[in-house]
Amino acid sequence: MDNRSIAQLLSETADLLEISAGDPFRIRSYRRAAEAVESSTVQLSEIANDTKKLLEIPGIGKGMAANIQEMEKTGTLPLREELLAKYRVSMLDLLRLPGMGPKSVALFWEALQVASIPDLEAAIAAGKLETLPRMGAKQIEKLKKGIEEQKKNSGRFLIDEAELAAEKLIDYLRKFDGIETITPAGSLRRGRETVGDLDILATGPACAKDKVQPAVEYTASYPPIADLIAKGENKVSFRLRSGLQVDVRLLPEASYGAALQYFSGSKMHNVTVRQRALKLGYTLNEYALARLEDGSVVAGATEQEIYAALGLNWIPPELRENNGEIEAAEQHRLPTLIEQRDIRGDVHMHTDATDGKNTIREMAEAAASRGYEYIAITDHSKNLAMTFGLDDERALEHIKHIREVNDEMEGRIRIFTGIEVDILHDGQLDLSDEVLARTDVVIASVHSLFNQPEEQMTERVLRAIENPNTRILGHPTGRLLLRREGFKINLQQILRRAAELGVAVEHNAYPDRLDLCDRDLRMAKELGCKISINTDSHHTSHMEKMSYGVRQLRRAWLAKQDVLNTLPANEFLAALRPRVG
DNA sequence: GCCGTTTTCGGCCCGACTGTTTTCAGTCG
Repeated sequence: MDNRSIAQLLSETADLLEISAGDPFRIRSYRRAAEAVESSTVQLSEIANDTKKLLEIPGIGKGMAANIQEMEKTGTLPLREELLAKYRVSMLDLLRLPGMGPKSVALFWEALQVASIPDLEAAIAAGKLETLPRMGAKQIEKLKKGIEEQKKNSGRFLIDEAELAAEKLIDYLRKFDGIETITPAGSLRRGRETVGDLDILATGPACAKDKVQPAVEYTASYPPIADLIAKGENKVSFRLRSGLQVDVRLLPEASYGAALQYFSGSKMHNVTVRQRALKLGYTLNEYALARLEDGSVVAGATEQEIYAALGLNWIPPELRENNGEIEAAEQHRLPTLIEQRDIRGDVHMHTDATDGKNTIREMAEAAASRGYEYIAITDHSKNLAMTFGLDDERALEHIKHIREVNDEMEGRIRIFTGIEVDILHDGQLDLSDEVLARTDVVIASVHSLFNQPEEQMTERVLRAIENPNTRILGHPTGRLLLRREGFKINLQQILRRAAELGVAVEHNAYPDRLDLCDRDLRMAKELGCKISINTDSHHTSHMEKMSYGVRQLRRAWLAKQDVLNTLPANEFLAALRPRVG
C-alpha cells in the first residue's frame, strides 16, 4: 500500500472518530500520523516490518506502528471497520460541506438517518432540517449553497490562479488610504502547488484597532465578490466568482509579524511553535508573543523577532510544514534555499517544428532577454504524432537548424540541441540511437505511458533510462499532480536507478505540470539524484512561470548546489551522464 | 494515541465569527 493510501485511511478514521465524538486527543493523533505518513519520503510499505524504523517517524507511536502494519497486511484498519459498522463512508462528503462539522453530521444521522449529500438534499427538500436544534433558515440556506458549490468546484486552485486573484485584490486594497502593507499568507505564501483558499493580510494606520471599520467596509465591497461569507471586526471572508474563497484580515502594525506568522501556517507548524512558546513561558497568538505570567508583549511587529525570541532562526515560509524545520532553526542549520536568480538556463523547450508556438530564434531571444545563459531546444519525437513529432530525418535537420540559430545569437545565449523522446511500450525510445547520440540533451519522457499496471510502467521507464543516450528522465510522475489516478509508477525505484546511472531527473516548473511534488523532490535529493528544472515551454511567455518551480524546489529544502540549472552552460552538460561515443 | 528540560502519567494551541442563543456551541483557520 502506498503512503498516500495509508494516510487517507488514517485521516478517514480520524474523521469517523470525530463524528462518533471520540477522544479529541486520540483524533489528533490519527491526523498527525496521517500527515506524517503523507509527507514521509520513505515508502512505509518497505519498512512496515521494521517496528523500530516506524517509531522513528515523529507522530508514530506503538499504536500507530501496529495500525500501519495491520493496513499493510489487510488493507484496512480495525478501528475504521468498527466505526463503519455504525456510520457510512459517504458521511465524509458531508463533512466537507462548509459549515458542517462532526457534530452536525452526527446529529443529522441520529435524528434523520441522513448519511450522504443526496440524503441531505432530500431532507432539506422535505423540510425536515428545521425540526433540528440550531437549524434556522440561514443555516439551511448555507448548506444548500455549499452543496451547489461542491458540485461546481473541485476545491483546490492552482498556485498561479490564486496568485493572479491575490494580485488583483491587493491592487484594490492598496487604493484605500491608510492601508500600506498587504501580503498574501497561507499556503500561497508557503508556495504550495495548490491553494484551498486565499489569505490576505493588510496593515497600516487605517487598520488600527478603533479605526478599522471603514477599511473593513471597503474590503467587503470589492466588486468581484460573488458571495460575502463573513464580516467581522477585522476580518472579511468571501467567495469570488471563480469559487475561490478569500479571507482578508486587517491588523494593527504592532501585530503584523505575529499575524503573518500565524496565518502563514501551516497548521502543524504553528501548533509546534506555540507548544515551544508555552515551554519557554510565553503564549503566542495572532496578535503577539507575550509572557504567560503578566501578559506583557515580547514581540509582534515582525516574524523575525518572534522566531528570535523563541530561540529560532527565521524560517522561510516554504519550509513551515512541521517537517523538521523547527529543530533545524534551533540548531542554526536551516539550508540557504535556492532562489529564482540562481537559475541560469531552461532545458526543455518546444518550437513550431512540433507543438510549440514560436521559432527557435524567438525562444532564444526571449530566454536571452530574461538573462539566461543557455537553453535546450527539445521538440517531440514521432511517436507523439498529434504534435507532428520529429522522425529521424526531421530530427537531424532540426539539430542542424538549432546549431545555425546558436551561431546567429553570437554568444548572447548558448543553445543546446535536444529532443524529447517517447518511451515505447517495450521500453525502447522512438528514435534511432544514431540520431540520439548526436544531440546534447536527450529527455526520455514518460508522458505516453498511461493506464497500465504499475509494475509494467515502472519496468518500461527503467528500461528507457538504461538506454545510454538518455540523459534526462522527463516528466517522471507523468505531469499529473492533479490527475494522478491513471499513472502509477514506483518512483523510488526509478529515482534510485536514475541516481546510479547519473541520469538527471526533470522537475517541471509549469503550474499545472509541477511533476515532482516537494516530497518527491526531497526523496530525489536524498537518493542522490541530479535534479534539472525547466518550464517545458511551448511559448516564449512560459518562461515567466519558472518561479513556481523554484518555489517547489524551496519547499523540498533544495539549495543552489542541488539543482543543475544553477551551473554555467558547460558545467551543466558535463554534469549530465556522459554522452555516448 | 503520542510524548517527555513537568519522562511512563497527565498533559495535549488559540482566537474569531455565525447563528441562534440570551451565554454559547459549532465551525474554521
